[in-house]
Amino acid sequence: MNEGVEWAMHSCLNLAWIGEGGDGRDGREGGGPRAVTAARLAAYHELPTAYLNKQLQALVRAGILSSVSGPRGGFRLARGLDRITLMDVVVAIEGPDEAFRCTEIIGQGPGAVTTGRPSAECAIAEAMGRAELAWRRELAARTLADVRAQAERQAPSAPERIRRWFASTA
Amino acid sequence: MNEGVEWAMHSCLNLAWIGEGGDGRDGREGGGPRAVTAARLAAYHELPTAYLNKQLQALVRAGILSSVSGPRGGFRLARGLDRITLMDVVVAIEGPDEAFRCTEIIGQGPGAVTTGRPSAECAIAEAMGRAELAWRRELAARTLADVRAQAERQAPSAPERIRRWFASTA
DNA sequence: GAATCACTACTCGGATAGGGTGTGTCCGAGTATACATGG
DNA sequence: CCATGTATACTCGGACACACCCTATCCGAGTAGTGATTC
Repeated sequence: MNEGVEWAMHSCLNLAWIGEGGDGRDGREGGGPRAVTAARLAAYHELPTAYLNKQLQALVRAGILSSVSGPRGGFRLARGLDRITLMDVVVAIEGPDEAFRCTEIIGQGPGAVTTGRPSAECAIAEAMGRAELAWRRELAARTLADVRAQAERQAPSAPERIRRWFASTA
Repeated sequence: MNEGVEWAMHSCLNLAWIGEGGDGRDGREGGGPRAVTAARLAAYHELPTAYLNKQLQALVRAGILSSVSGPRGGFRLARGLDRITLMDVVVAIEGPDEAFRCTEIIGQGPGAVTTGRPSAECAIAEAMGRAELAWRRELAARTLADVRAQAERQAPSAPERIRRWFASTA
């Protein structure tokens, strides 16, 4: 799996924590002055700046983030964390294609069955699809808000620490 | 996902159907004379022979198939389909690594937390791992015997047709 | 003093190279068969 | 006729190229701020 998924999720969480900072804005839409640049988000985890920028662009295309160019520009959450599922992020980065793609080999070669809709007869694709559906359901059921709550439960000091770091070195 | 997974599963099912053929052997261990070559398994679905051979080797290493070299050689099921889960095949081909690997970026950079076991604190990795676990559970719960039963339910004529084809053109 | 305008600096956005993992192919190691040979 | 040894053909097994996608990077488009200029 593309590791940009992990970066994107961390960045979204960081954006949420930063957005709750001093000015009272919550980091969501509405012209809040605190748009965070890709460079700072990358610096926090020592990631390649330009590449993270590319991933964030994908999130913008998916409507998860909103971006603004120019000075004072950067990225902002387009909606609350409770409206962003892990599935949304994965689809935004990895694309909508499912991992197991049935190449319909059952419909090729001497053993071909020409009676329409061959995919419906492929029990293998059906079983693999069922497993992947379970994976997708699990991801779609969990929002970034849930993950954030879990993270704060495990490390209550993290939000304040992150806010501090992003506030300093302005 | 590696598409060799699909090939491997189809080949296993074909081996099982062929094994139940005329001589009364069930295709499992025990010196049954009907070992099927990679070339014939590949020809049935018009797949590249050498590459399918490579995948079948992986199944042998995983103990799913048993191989025999030389004339009259080929591949045979090492155990019954009811003892082969979809997870076994996936692991044999794809390897045991999980798709989402946590690169521990939370432990890098200025925001690093040096209090031991950082992975335990990564709520993202925990959530992704939970989803992947659901996927693995689903695959581990379904055996190739289940898939075969489903396939025969959808296309009752398939086993006989496959047996015929592999018996002919000897 | 206030408004206007050009300039500058900064950020995203998409287009452009490099590396690693699948994808596909090839030739050698090993063996059961068939045959020639000798008893 | 039967046993033995040898040659042979066939199959798996691992080593060798090719291609595609992920990774990483760079430069251009667009914009908010800044300062000078003018009324």
